[in-house]
Amino acid sequence: MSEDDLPPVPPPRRRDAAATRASILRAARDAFTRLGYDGAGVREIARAADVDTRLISRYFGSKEGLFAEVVDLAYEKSLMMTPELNADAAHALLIETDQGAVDGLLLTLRSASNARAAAIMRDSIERNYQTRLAEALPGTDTMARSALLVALCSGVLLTRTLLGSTALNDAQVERMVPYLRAALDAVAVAPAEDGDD
Amino acid sequence: MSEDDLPPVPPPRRRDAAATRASILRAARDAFTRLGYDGAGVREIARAADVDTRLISRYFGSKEGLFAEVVDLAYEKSLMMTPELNADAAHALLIETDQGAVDGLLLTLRSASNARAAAIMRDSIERNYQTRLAEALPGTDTMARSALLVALCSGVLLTRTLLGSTALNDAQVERMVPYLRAALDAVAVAPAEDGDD
DNA sequence: ATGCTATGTCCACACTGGTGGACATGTAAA
DNA sequence: TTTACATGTCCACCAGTGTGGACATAGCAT
Repeated sequence: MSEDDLPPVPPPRRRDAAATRASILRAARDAFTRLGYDGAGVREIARAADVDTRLISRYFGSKEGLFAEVVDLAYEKSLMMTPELNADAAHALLIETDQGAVDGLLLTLRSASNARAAAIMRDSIERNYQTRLAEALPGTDTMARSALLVALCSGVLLTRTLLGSTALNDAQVERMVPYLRAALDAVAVAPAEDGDD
Repeated sequence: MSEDDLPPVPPPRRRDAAATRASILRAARDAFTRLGYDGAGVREIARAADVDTRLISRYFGSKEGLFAEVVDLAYEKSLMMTPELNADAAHALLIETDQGAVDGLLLTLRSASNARAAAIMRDSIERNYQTRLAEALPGTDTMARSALLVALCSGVLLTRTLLGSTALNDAQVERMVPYLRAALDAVAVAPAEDGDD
C-alpha cells in the first residue's frame, strides 16, 4: 500500500531533494492516515522519513501544506461506488478494512475534526473524487448523490475502524454486506428504476 | 438544547458542589460537541462554566472522566432510526443539522479521531443506544443492523457538518431525503419484506 | 580545484495542553 | 462560638506542539 505510487527510500544517502520530498510525503501519508491531522506531529513524520524536521517546513511551507499534498495524492485513486461496484464497495468497507482502496476515506475520517484540515479535504474530495464519481452515476442529481454515497461509506468506515464497533467487527458482519449494498444501491441507481443486477 | 436536562446555573448558594458539577457538565457537553475531545481544553470548559480549572480534575478525575460522563448523557436521548422514523431521521440529518437530536452523533464525530475518546464513546453507544435501537428493529441480526444504521447516519452528518460538503448543504439537498430514507430502509426493514409504508 | 547554491542539521523560541500542590474560605456540625 | 471538612483559588510544572534562525556540508558549474 506504500511502494506503488511513491518511490521507496533510496539506500544511497546522498543529497536528493526529490527523494527527500517523496520520503516525507510517504511518511506523512502513513502518519496522517493512522493518527489524523492533529494526532500526527511533524517531528514524528520527519523521524519516520529519516529526515530532519526542518525540511518539512522548507519543502511544504507548513504542516498544512504537507497535509494538502498528501490528501490530493490519497484521493487520486480511491474506492469507487458505482452501481456495478457497490457489491465490491460493501465488501471492502465491511470486510477488508485498512486496504489501500479505503485509505483515502480513513485519512478523511481521522482528520475531519480539525476545521482547517476538513476544508483542505473537502476541496480535494470535490475536486478529485466526487466529480469523477458523479459522472459514473445514472439519473439526475448525480453530484449530490455522489456526495451522499461518499457520506454513507465514510460512516461505515468511521464506525468500524475509528469507533471500533464490536457489532461491525465480528464474524457475522458478512451478513451485513447485502444490507449495505442495498443501501448504496438505493442511492446509486436511478430514482425510478429498481436496479438489482 | 442546554436547559432541559441539566439544571441551570444556580443563583443562591455560593458553594454548591452539585451545581458546580452540573455547570461543568453543561459547558463540557457544549465544548466537546462543538470542538471535539482534542479541540476542547479544560481551561476553556472551566471558563465557560465560570468555574476554576482545578475543579474539573477534582470532580471528574481527569478530562477523560469528564468526557465519559458527557458522552453517557448525550446518548441517553438521541435520534432513533426505526423503520417508522427513517423519514424523520433522513430529514433531520440532511436539513436541520445541529438540532438536539443529532448532537450525540455530532459529539461522536468530532471526537472519533482520538483513540481513547473513541473507546469511551463506543462503550456508551453500545450500552445506551445501540441496544435500544436493536430492540426496535424487525427481523434478524438486529444488533449488527442497528450498528450499520448508526454508521450510515454518522457518515451523512460527518460529510455535511464536519467536512462541509457543498453538495449536501445547498438548497437542493432536500431532493436527497428520499434517497437517504431508502438507504436507511434498506437496512431497517426486515430482509425478506419490502416495507414501504 | 574553487566558489556558489542547494540541501541537510542543530538548537531554541513561544505557546498551549493537562495535572497537581499548597493555600484560602465558606458551610455545617459539635 | 469554635472546630473540621468540603469547596474554591492561585500558581507552577512538565511535556507537547509548529516554526524559524544560524550554521555545516555536499554537489555542480566554472
